[in-house]
Amino acid sequence: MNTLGARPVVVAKSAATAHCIECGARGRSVCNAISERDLDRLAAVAVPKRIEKGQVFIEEGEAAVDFFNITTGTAKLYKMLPDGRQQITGFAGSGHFLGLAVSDTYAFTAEAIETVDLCRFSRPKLRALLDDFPLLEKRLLETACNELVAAQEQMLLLGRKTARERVASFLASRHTETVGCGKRSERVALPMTRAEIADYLGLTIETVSRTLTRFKSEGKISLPSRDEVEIIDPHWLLGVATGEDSHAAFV
Amino acid sequence: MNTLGARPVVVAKSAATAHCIECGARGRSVCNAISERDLDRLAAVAVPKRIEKGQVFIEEGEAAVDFFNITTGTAKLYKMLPDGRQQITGFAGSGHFLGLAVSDTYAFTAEAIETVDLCRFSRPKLRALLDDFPLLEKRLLETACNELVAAQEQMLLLGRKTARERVASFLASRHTETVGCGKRSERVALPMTRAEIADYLGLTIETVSRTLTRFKSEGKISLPSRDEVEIIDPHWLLGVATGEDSHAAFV
DNA sequence: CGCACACTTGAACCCCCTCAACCCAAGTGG
DNA sequence: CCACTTGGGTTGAGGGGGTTCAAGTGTGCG
Repeated sequence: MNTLGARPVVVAKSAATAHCIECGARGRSVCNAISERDLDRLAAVAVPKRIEKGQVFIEEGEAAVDFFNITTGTAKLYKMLPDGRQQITGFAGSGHFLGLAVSDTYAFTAEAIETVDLCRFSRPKLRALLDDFPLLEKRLLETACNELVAAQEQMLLLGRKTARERVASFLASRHTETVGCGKRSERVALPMTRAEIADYLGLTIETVSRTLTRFKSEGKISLPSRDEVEIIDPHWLLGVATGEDSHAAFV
Repeated sequence: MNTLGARPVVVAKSAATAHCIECGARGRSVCNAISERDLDRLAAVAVPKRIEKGQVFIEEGEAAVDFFNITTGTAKLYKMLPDGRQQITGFAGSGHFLGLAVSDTYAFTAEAIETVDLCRFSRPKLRALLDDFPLLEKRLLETACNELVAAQEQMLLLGRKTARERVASFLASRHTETVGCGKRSERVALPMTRAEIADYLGLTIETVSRTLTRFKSEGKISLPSRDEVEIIDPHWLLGVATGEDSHAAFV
C-alpha cells in the first residue's frame, strides 16, 4: 500500500533519517501516528540497535532512561522473586512499545529470546516528540489500554484457569495473533522455550510438556518441530481456553 | 492547601457546576489536571451518580458508552468464566478512573462493594474535553501506566507466589495504601468479604481464612473485627510478601 | 561422533481445594 | 424476649491437580 512499488530512491537526507520510512514495523506500531512527511523528525530521535538472543536490555529496578520500540524479533518481559521464581508478564514482538512506566525505574526486565532489532528513544527526546505530535500520545494511551485489557485477561488465566485451559489459551492466542499478521495456515511459531511458556502461564516445564503431548494424543494439535505447533482443531482449543462447561451439554 | 479555609462561597454558576470544586477525590484523580478556573467545563460534563452496594454499573461485554470516576466508596472489577469462576482484577477506590479500554465493549465488570459515589462521562464529551485539555490526556496515560505496573505485579503474585505470600502481599499493599492516605495507625480497613479477597488472590475463601488465622496465631496481625486488620509486624509481612528466602540466613 | 541442552516421561509427594460441619453476629417476627 | 433464619466466617478431614525429583530421549552443533 504505502511502499508504492518504488524501491527506496535513497533519499536526499542523511542515511540515519531514512530508516523509519522503510521500517516494517511502522504499520503495527505507535509510529503510524506520525505522517510520512514528518517521519524524518521521528527518525532523528530513534536510534536503531540490534540485541542478540539472551541479552537483557531493560532491567527491573534500573533507572528508566530510555523507551524502546521493537521492529523485529521477540523479547520476554518478566519480574522475579529473590529466590529465582519468575513470572513472564508478556512477550513483545514487532511493533511493541516498551518502557511505558512513568516511574523513574523500570518495573520489569526485558530480554531478547531471539535476535531483536529495536529503536531506542531517550526520555526527554520522546517527550519533546509527544508535545509536537499529540496524535502520538493518543496512540500511546490506546496501546496502554490494550495492554491493560490483555493483562486482565492474563490475571483471569493465572488466578482461575486449569493447566489445560492455560495452555489452550496460550495456543489459541498465538494462533489468532499469527493469522492476524497475515500469515495464514495453522502453523504457529513458538520462538520461546517450554520453560518460558511455563513462566508465562504460571506452570512448570513438565506440566506444559505433558499438556502439549496430551493435546497431541487427543488429535487437537501436532508438534512438527520443537518450535512449531500445528493447530488442528482451533475451535475446540478456543472452547477449552474460554473454560466452556464441558458437561453443560445435556441439561 | 487549595481550600484556603474559605467555605465554598456558593458560586454564581448553577448548582450542577459546583460539585467538582468541592469534590474530595479531585486531588487523587485525573481531574487535578484541570485548573480550578476551568473546573466548570469539567463539571458541565461530569454527571454525579450514587451506586448502592452490590449494584453492577459496568458489565463485561456491554457497549462501552461511558467512563466513570469514583469519588467515594469502593468497587470491585472482575472477569468471569462461563462456569462461574471469577477473578477480581482490582479494587477501585476514591479517585480511580474506570473504563479506560479503548475497545467498544467493556473488558470487565464493575460492582460496588460499598455505597459508591461516582461521576459519569459520556464517551464523546470526554473526548472533546481531552482535545481541549491535553494535560488531562497526559494524566490518563500516566494512570494507565501505573495500572499496568500494578497488573504486572499482580501477575507475579498469581503466577508464582504461595498462599501465604499472596495474603501477606495483599495486607502489605492495603497497609501502605492506607498510610498513604494520611490515615496513620496500623488499623487497615477491609471493605471486601473473604470471598472477594479470595477471588482477588486466586485462592479459596477457606485458604484466605486459614492463612489469616495463622498470621494471627503467629502474632503478626490481629483481627479486631470482620472488616479490619491490625498490622502488628509490617516489616515481617513485607518480607513474606516479597518472597524473601526465609532459609538463606545461615548459608 | 559426542556433548550439551531442551524436552519428555514416570513416580511420589504436597499445597491447596473440596466438601462438610460448625460458629457467630445481626436481624426478624411471634 | 427468645426462637429462628440468614450470611459471612472458621475449622476439620480427605482428595486431587500440579509440583518435585529423577531418569530417559531426542536433536542440533562443534
